[in-house]
Amino acid sequence: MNKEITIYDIAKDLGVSPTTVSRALNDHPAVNVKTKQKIFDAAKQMGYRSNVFASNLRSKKTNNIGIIVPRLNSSFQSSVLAGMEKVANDAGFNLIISQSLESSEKEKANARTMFNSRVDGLLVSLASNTENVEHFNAFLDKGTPVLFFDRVASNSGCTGVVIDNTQAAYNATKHLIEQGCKNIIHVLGNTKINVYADRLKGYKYALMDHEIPFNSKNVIYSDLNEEAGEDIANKIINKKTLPDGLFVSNDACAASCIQTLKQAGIRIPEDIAVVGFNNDIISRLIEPNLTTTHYPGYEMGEVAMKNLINHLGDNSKGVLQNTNTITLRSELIVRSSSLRQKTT
Amino acid sequence: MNKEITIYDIAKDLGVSPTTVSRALNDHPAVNVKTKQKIFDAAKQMGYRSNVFASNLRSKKTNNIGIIVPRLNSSFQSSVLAGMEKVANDAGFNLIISQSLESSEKEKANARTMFNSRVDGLLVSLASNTENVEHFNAFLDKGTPVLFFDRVASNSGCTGVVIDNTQAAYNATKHLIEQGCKNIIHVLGNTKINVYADRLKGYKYALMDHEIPFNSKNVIYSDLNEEAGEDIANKIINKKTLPDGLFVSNDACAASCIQTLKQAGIRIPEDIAVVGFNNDIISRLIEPNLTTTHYPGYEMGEVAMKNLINHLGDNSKGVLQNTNTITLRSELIVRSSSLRQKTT
DNA sequence: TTTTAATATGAAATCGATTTCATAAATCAA
DNA sequence: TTGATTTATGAAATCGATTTCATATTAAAA
Repeated sequence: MNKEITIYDIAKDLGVSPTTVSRALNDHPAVNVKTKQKIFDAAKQMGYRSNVFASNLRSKKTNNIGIIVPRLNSSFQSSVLAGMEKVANDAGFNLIISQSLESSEKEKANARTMFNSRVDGLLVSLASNTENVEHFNAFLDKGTPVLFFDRVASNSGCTGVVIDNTQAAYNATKHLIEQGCKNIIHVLGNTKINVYADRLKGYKYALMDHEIPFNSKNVIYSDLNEEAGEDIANKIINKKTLPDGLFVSNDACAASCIQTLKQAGIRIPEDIAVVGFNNDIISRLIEPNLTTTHYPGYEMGEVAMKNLINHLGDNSKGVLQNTNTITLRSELIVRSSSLRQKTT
Repeated sequence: MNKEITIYDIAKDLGVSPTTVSRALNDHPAVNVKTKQKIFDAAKQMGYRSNVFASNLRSKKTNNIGIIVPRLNSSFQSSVLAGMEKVANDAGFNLIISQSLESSEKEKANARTMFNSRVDGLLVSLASNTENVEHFNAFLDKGTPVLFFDRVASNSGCTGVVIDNTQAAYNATKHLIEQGCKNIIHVLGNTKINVYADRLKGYKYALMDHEIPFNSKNVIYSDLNEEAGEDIANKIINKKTLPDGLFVSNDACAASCIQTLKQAGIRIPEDIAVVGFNNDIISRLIEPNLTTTHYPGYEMGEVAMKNLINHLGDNSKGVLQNTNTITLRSELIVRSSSLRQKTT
C-alpha cells in the first residue's frame, strides 16, 4: 500500500510551487506550456491521481449527479438511465443512483442522502405516492438544480422532461375508436402521478370527441405489473358486457392480460382490440403483436441529463433557467393486436 | 444561498470545542451523554449537515461503491442493480454506476474514473471483449476490494458471484435430450466470457453423457439481442436438416427466434423444442411459454453487495478474504416450448 | 528609455472534518 | 490521604487541493 502522490510531491520533485502544479493539472492558461508539459509528464510518471475530496472541499463542486428512480429493474427506467449515463460520462460527471421503490418515505431518505453527498444536480422520477415535493426544497434553497423526468411535479417550478401523455393516450384511444371500438376499458396506475392522470384525460377527451359517453366503470386502476395483468383480464371476463377495446398503460401488463384473455377463448383483436404503452421489447414478441406508444426512454435520459448539465455551468443563470417543460415526441405504433380493418 | 453550518459554528454556539462536536456527532463513547444530546439538538436546530468531503479527505473513506456493468438497459442487469442498491442503501453506501457498453476500452476508462473517485470497493461485470483484468490492479494495489459478478475473471484472485453455468446448460441440454431431441443447436455469446464458455461446456457434457456426437456446426455465436433472433431463426430454417432442439442463451433472443420460426410454419415444440435462459418476464408471455433457467439477478446483486461490504470493514482481513467464488442456485423451469411428452 | 501591460510563478490562507496528544476533573484502590 | 485510573474535553496538526494576493519577469507601447 504505497503512499499517494500529491501535488506537493510533484512540486518538490520539479522545484516549482504546488500552486503551479495545481494550475498546470487544471490546464490553467497562466502556466507556461513547457512547465505544463513537464508537470504532466512528472504526474504521469509518478502515478499521481487527483484527490477529489480535497478538490471538492475547496472548490465546492462534486461532479456528482444524483438520480432517484422509482425502480431500477424496469425496462423503461433502465433505458432512461442508460441515456443519462452516456451523457454524464461523456461530460465527466459521476452518477449516484438510488431507487425509491415507489415509497415516498424512501424517496425522502434518498433525497437527504443525495443532499448530504452534495450532488451538483438531481434528476428525479417521482414515487407513485409522493404528494408533494417539499423534500427537494433544500436543494433549491442551495441553488442546486433539480430536474424531473417522466413522473414530474406539476407545481414545482423545476424543469420537467416528459412526453405528451394526454395526446398519446388520446391517439391510442382514437385509434381504437377508429377500429370500431365503442366500449373501451382503460387500465392505468395511480393518478397522483401526472403520467396516468394525463393519460386518463386523453382517454376521456378522445371519447368525448367521438361522442362516446365516459363510463367510470371502464377505468381500472392497477399496479400495472405482470401479475396484475391476469387480475385485470379476469375482471374483464367477468363483466356483464364484454368490452370491445382495451387500452393498458403498460406493455408487460397488456401482454399478460392478452395471454389470460386468449386462454379464456377471447380473440384479439376481433373480440377485444388491445393497445399497450411503452414499446417494450415484449410488444414485438407477443402474439398478436401489440399496438403501443413508443416512449423514448433513452432519449429522455439524454435530454434530461444534457439539460441538467447545462443548468450547472454558471453561464446558465440566464434564460435557460426558464425552461419549464421539455416535451419529447412519442408515437403510436399500430400492430395487429388492434388492427381490425386493414385500411389505414 | 445561506451559508453552510459547520462543526465550528456549533462549537462556538455551545461553548465547546470542535473536537467534541465532531466526536459527539460520530457517537464517540468518550463524550458525555448530556453534552452529546446538547450537540445533537443544536446540530438539528441549526440545520447542520456533515461535509462528506472534509470527512473523506481526512478519514480516507468515501462510502461510495463503484459498479461497472456492460449495459444498464438490460433486464437482468437492472435486477442485479436493484438488489445491490437495496443492500448498499441500507448499509449507508452510495452507488456510483457506469456502463461499459461491452467495450473493454470504456471499461478501462470507467475503472480509472472510479479509481480517481476513490470508491471504497468495486463491483464489476465484464465487457464481452475484455481479455484481461489488469486495469483493476490499481485497486488491488491500494487494497480496494474488487468483486466480479455474473461475468467474472477466471484468473484474477478476486471473489466472483456466479451461477453454475455449466450445470445449468447441462440441465437444459439434458432436458431437451430427454424430450427426444437428437440434433440440438446451441446459441450463445462470445466465449471470452465465462458465462458462455461454461454453458458451451455444459452443452457438450450433456451430449457426451448421452452419446450424442458434438457437432461444431450446431453452435451459433450471436449478440443475443432481439434482432439477432430473427437471423438465427433464418440460419436454422436454411439448414439442410432441421434441428429438433434449440437452446438459446437468452430469453429475449429465444423469443424472437421462436416468433420467426413460427412464421415459417415450424411448430414449437413438436418440430423444434426450445429452451431459453434467464427467466425474463418475456418467457412467461410468449407462446408457447418458454422453458428457461431461472437466473437470480436480484439475489445475485444482494449477495455480491453484502459480500463486498463485508470485505470493507477492517474486521475482515482474515478468512473472509479467501472466498473465491460464490455460486448461487439456478433452476431449470420447464414450460411448454420444450415439453413433448407430458410425463416428467 | 521609460511606462504599461501581459505573462508566469509562489506564499500562505482556506475548505471542514478527524485525529493525535495533552490535560483537567472525577472516581477508585490502597 | 495519596497515587492510579477512568472520564471528558480541548489545542493544534492534518488531509490535499484551490484560490487570493503579491511579485518577478518579459514584452509591448509611448
